[in-house]
Amino acid sequence: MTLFDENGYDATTVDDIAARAGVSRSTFFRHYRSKDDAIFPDHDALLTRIDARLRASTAGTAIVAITDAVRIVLAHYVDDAEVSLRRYRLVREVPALRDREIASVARYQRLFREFVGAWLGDSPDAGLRAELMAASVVAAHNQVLRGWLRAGGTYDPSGPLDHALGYVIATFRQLEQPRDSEQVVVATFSRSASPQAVMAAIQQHLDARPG
Amino acid sequence: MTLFDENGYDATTVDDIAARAGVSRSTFFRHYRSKDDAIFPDHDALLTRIDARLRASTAGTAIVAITDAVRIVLAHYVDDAEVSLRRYRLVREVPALRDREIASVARYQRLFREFVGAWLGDSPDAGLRAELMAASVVAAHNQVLRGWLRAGGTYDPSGPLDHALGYVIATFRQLEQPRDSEQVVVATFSRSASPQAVMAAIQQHLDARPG
DNA sequence: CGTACATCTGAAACTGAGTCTTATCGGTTC
DNA sequence: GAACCGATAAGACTCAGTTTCAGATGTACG
Repeated sequence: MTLFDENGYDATTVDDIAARAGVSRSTFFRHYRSKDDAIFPDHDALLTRIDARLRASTAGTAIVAITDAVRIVLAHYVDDAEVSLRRYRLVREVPALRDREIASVARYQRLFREFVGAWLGDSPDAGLRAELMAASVVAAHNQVLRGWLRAGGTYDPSGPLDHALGYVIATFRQLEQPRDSEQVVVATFSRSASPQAVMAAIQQHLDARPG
Repeated sequence: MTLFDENGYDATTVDDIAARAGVSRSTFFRHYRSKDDAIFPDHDALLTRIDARLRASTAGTAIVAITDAVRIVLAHYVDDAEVSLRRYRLVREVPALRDREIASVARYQRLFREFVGAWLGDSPDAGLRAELMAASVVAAHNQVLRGWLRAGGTYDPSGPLDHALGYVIATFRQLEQPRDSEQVVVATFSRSASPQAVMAAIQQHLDARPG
């Protein structure tokens, strides 16, 4: 990282890195698959954790699992704020790294898509909905993460994340359920009923609605 | 493409390609920025077209612009079905190309995000909503395109695309408007009013709602 | 017709990432 | 002490991508 900051990413060779680390080039490549891999060393492990978290859930707890999984990813960045910020500044500058990061994000999205797809089963449009939900969940995470990184990691992004995820979940939940406008409620009351009694009756009816 | 099919992507060197094309290595690199670029030669041009289409729109016609733009992209694949299918089979096999494609898609998503962001202005959650809409639009396109490619390009994907985009638009439109349950309509009628008159009055009220 | 200029092309050297092969060192087991 | 195993090192090798120089082709102008 220090070398990259000093000389730029492209101008820093693997030999330079190895020399600074006091090891040989061979050893560098035994530890990291590639030059970029040294910058994103733990994506694989995190991906495995996310996969495990999702697999540990059943259809009934799908939303909790998704929320949890996204929280895990964000926490992973926040827990290492210093590294995350440094990497963010670097990735923003170097197109090759940006592409690499995007490819990583796509792998998370794929996990979510497969999970949601299995969750939705063979309901109509399941494929489309799985794709959309996965994309939305990942996009929500990225939006919150980017905001936090741009601000220099100066606040706790848990609130914004929950807000964003709530937004996503509301979006899809809403779509799954018929709009209230498609329901018709007809109520009749005695003319002599008190306003309180009318309100109580209406409230009771609303509370009894499914969903 | 033929060489890639015969020997695999990695095993085919740029020298091989140049030799087969009857040009020198230099000439190859003058035409294509890189080896992958020979497989995705017109992404840049398409990206420019999409950008132009979006810029040509105003806030009032944003949804039409987005729909149009996505249709342009899909049409670009469908018009060259043979090439698209061949490339699809190749990209599916070679991780490096998959990553490259994902990075390209991210560029479209970025265009949409900026456009939607400008469209939404500084309304609350504009950043989040722009991110989500862009991700959803791109995801919808990809889902339709992948289905078409997997089926060997044997049908016209316009219908599925419109369906998917309709789903996306409905999702967000719904979210933009307050749910009917949050509106309270209190109506009083003369006891002597006919059912028809009551219905007409209600209908008139519903029609007058904003949105 | 000849000259100046721009564009396209080719040849070849060069850098650097990533692979692979071989050798050495340190520690462990029997 | 011998056999073995993991980590490291050294160095050759392939190939993508860059750069530099040189030749070829076409074009405008005097």
